Amino acid sequence: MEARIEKIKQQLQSQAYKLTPQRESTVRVLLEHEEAHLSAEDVYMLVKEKAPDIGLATVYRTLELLSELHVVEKLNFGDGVARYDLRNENHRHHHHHLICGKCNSVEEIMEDWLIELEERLENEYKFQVLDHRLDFHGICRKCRVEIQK
Amino acid sequence: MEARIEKIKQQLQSQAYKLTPQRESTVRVLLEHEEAHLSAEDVYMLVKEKAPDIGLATVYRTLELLSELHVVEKLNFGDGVARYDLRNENHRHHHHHLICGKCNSVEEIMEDWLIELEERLENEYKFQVLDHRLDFHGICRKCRVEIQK
DNA sequence: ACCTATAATGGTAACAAGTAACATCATAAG
DNA sequence: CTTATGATGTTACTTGTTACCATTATAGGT
Repeated sequence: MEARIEKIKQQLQSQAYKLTPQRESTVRVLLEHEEAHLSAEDVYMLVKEKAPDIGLATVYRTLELLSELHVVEKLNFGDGVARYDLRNENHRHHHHHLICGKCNSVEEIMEDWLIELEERLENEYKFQVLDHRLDFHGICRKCRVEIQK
Repeated sequence: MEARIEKIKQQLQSQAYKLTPQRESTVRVLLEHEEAHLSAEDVYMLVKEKAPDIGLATVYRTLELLSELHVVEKLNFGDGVARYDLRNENHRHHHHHLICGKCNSVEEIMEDWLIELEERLENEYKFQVLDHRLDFHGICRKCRVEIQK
């Protein structure tokens, strides 16, 4: 935990940004809720518990900053709210989502299946891939079992 | 053109919806701007040219309706605006996007590269895929040439 | 230590996309 | 020709996010 905070601190400082108490509280919330796909509002509520004086705008600014530094990934599942995920080592930016239309759960697939495709894009389309996003919409295992009952 | 309108009319009627003049104008705009990834506001402006009396809410309602009937596909590129694409035969729902971070252009790739992956999801994860979404973010050929200058 | 420039913050107003409410108009069935 | 229902246009509203601005914290230079 502390090691990861330290690392993020260095990432910030390398771009001349400071790890202020507010930013640290925000990062801690993200660390404590990995894989949770928190919205900005969610993060705000959680940070408020520890640092009640923080302002909503600061949370938005921090998330935006961390997003630019690629510390978090800003996701959008089409429901009108941006969600923010920490990018750790195992779980870089290359993962995919299984979004269930019944229960709205989001499962993550950690493998990166698109390496070959990205090479093809470079060669055939001359498109330089910086990032990608792959979401599958459908029905998850649990809901399929439910339906069969 | 007229044939496609007729087909959409039947799709609507099969669910007891009518192809009102406003809906027809909206569909015509979509037909005339295929591949354009229009936002609701874009559609509204374009429909206004032909049918100045149409209301914004009607356009939203129509796009929503067409989306439910799978006549159009509602897309979200993460910029906070929903975009609407007609689904024609060639161009079902399986296509991918190359989104350029410099010029914000969106190119489409018509091939479906994910058939094998969807089979793996069915088998290994027991996830029933109904739809998917694959976007690549990066720098397009044109902008790469610009940068080299 | 003391200025001073700059960064960061909190509160709030503003914004924009989308939705809900509601009165009016159109239409199809009896 | 009436009546129930569908569809529309206007407008007010909601919600996520950003812009603004006065205040506070911080780091360097003297």
